[in-house]
Amino acid sequence: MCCRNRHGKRFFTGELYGIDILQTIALFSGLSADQLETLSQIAVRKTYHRGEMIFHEGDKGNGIYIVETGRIKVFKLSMDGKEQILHIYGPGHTFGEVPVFQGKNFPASSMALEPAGIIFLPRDRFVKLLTTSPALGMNMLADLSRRLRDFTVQIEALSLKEVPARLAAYLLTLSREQNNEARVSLPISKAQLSNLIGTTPETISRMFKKMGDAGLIAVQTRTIELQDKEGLEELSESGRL
Amino acid sequence: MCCRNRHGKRFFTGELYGIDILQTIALFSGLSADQLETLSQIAVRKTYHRGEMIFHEGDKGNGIYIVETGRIKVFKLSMDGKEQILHIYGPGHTFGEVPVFQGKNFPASSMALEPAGIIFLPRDRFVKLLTTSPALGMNMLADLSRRLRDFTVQIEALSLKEVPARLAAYLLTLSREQNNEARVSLPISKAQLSNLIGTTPETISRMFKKMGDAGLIAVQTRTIELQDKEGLEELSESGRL
DNA sequence: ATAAAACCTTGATCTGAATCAAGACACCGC
DNA sequence: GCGGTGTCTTGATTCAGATCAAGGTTTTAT
Repeated sequence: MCCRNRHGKRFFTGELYGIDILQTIALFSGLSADQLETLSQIAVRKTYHRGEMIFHEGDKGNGIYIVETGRIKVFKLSMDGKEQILHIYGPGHTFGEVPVFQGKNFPASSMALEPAGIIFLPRDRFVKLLTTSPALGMNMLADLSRRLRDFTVQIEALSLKEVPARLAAYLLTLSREQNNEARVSLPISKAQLSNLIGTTPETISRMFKKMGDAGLIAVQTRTIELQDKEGLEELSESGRL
Repeated sequence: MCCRNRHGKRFFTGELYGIDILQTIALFSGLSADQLETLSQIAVRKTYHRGEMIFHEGDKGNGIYIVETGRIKVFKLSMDGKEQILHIYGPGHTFGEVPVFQGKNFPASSMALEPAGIIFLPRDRFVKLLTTSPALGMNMLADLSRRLRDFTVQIEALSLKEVPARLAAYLLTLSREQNNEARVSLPISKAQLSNLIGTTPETISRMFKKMGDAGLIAVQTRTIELQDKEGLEELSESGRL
């Protein structure tokens, strides 16, 4: 299968991949040209269509994944089919490292939320490079630490905050990610959003309505106007709606 | 302040610390005698009494902490004083690394649950050692990865399982930690336990009763006999009580 | 462009667990 | 042993949010 990526460069699905993308990724900042070259030689590209599984909880993990295009989710499923999303990642983010460093298998599953291009770095050769590059090691430690921090926030939200507070916090985070615009566009469906903040689509719908009635936001399908950031801030700090 | 530790060696609170303890810690396995010596030169010991804070959420983190004796909890508090415990650590465990690798400050607070001896490794010198020792780096990555895994389990429990399932899972984990004995002793109070699994003391009390009535366990104050591990296993997999 | 599939809203009802309020128990120093 | 302090239990009540059900809207793939 032969195609061209958005830079017009030719590539082959599942084959070697150029360094032009790799050097834009935070994890690889500070690496020498040599090291980037080495990485490019071990990188493999894969494409996924919307809804396709990237890996399953319990699978053996054989390398790290990097999102080049599209969005993916990392999630857990309960016995009875309920889903909790742990992360949603877009271009430049890495995922799937836990089994690389800890052995064992994936603690969660991963699926493409839209057509996605993923770069894969096989474990053994990545680890070898890691042991020869303190900068890469420190970047990796920083990356895992950021995720630990994110998880503490998520646990706090699930355990100590109510749904309106979690939703308000999510909207404010979105705004921060989108240049602090008062108008934000939801990057995921409301159904996915409900799985991310640990509730149901019905509840999300009702809360949006209530927040609209309270003058905090105005919802237009997938675009939400944050009319009262102050109020949202207060609500996110465990206020009541 | 001068005293003797349990090995009879003399030490000074807040001063240099011997390598005999350090080499028993998983994080430092595979290190050379030289490197252990370096570590011992930067290690500082501190003692805490029951209930004393080790650090507060939002504080600047300037190094990593290792439990030598006693137990500590890492936790978050909500606006209205409710607590969610993120980890409980005992001898040999490390904590407080997130700010070391990510900059910024502690995402959670830490308190001694009993009189505790803690070894502290200041950030700058620890990081310097890290960049010269691939083994230490890999150990650290493995450690953070294990914690990411633990967090995925905790999030799954909070979001996807009900209180009886979480409690059953906790009891089975305890049993595994205590040689798979059918009789386990609670290492923490029931009030702390309720904060760990994300509920209240009242609910814990009721669930213990229900599980007793169902013939799954028998509770004697702080000792619990797991009478039906099969049944507990099933209950922990999201069964209903 | 169109049909099918996913997604979203709204209302009615149900339920697990929190909260509030007292007592009972257990462990501590004296 | 004894009183006191902190921890645990038990019951009554309340509530946030899940679930069930059904109709309407948007998105996606072809």
